[in-house]
Amino acid sequence: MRIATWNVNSIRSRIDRVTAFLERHDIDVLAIQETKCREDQFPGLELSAMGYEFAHQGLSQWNGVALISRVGLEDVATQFADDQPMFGEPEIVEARSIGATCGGVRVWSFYVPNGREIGHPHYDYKLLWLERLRQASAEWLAENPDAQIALTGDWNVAPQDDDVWDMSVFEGHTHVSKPERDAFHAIVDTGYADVVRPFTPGPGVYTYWDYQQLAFPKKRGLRIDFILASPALSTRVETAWIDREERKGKGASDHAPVIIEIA
DNA sequence: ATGGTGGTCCTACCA
Repeated sequence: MRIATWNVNSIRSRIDRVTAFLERHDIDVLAIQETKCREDQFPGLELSAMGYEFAHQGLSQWNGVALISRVGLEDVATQFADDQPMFGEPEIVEARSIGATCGGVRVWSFYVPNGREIGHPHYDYKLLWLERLRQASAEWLAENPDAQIALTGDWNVAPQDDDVWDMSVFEGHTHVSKPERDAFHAIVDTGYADVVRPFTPGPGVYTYWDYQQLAFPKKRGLRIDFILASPALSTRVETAWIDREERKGKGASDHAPVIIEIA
């Protein structure tokens, strides 16, 4: 079974690339982020025609997450916890998480808040969001240590210096600060392993390249998209890769898909 | 190649 995660940066402008990606890599479950549309705008017909079910959480033109599966899609949840942090005016639980059981694996699609600037309210929101996610994901494992769980998505954190094209450029910026990295590693320490990194060692291996300043051809990227797997799921991972080709050409998302193959 | 972002919606905001 193949599970992938991809920040598509608008599903409506990228639906043809999404369907081509599903075919090209023979994907069973795809978690997407930044759909940037409401429920009624989601282009589901193309997916249904290919034999995929989908569940989408989209409240406005911002954020938005979805799961696309051809191996079942059960027990859909649009929050990882009852006390999921809120943001905005008025405050709402934004469309940043959706989970479902697909082919026996509990798959989550997360779009972690960006943080904007260190000290910005959005930065505090980001840290709180990751801490709540750590609590929730720890509880899932406490309930069932053998649970098959995949925490996937755009984490908006580059956990290691190797995950950044030039650390000096990111001094004092979000994505690399110690509190953000600590929050990410706290989830790993709970028992969820980065199952992609062993198959895609750095340095110079990224999942995101800014649209500006020719970042992609200049190899100026970040590794911020991850698949974290529970212990029982980790042992099933046979290989993993980043589809860097998907970042090429006209009409690409600024993120590349990340894929795992499990036994 | 001597340039230089792209998505939302239409005016800034977000990344």
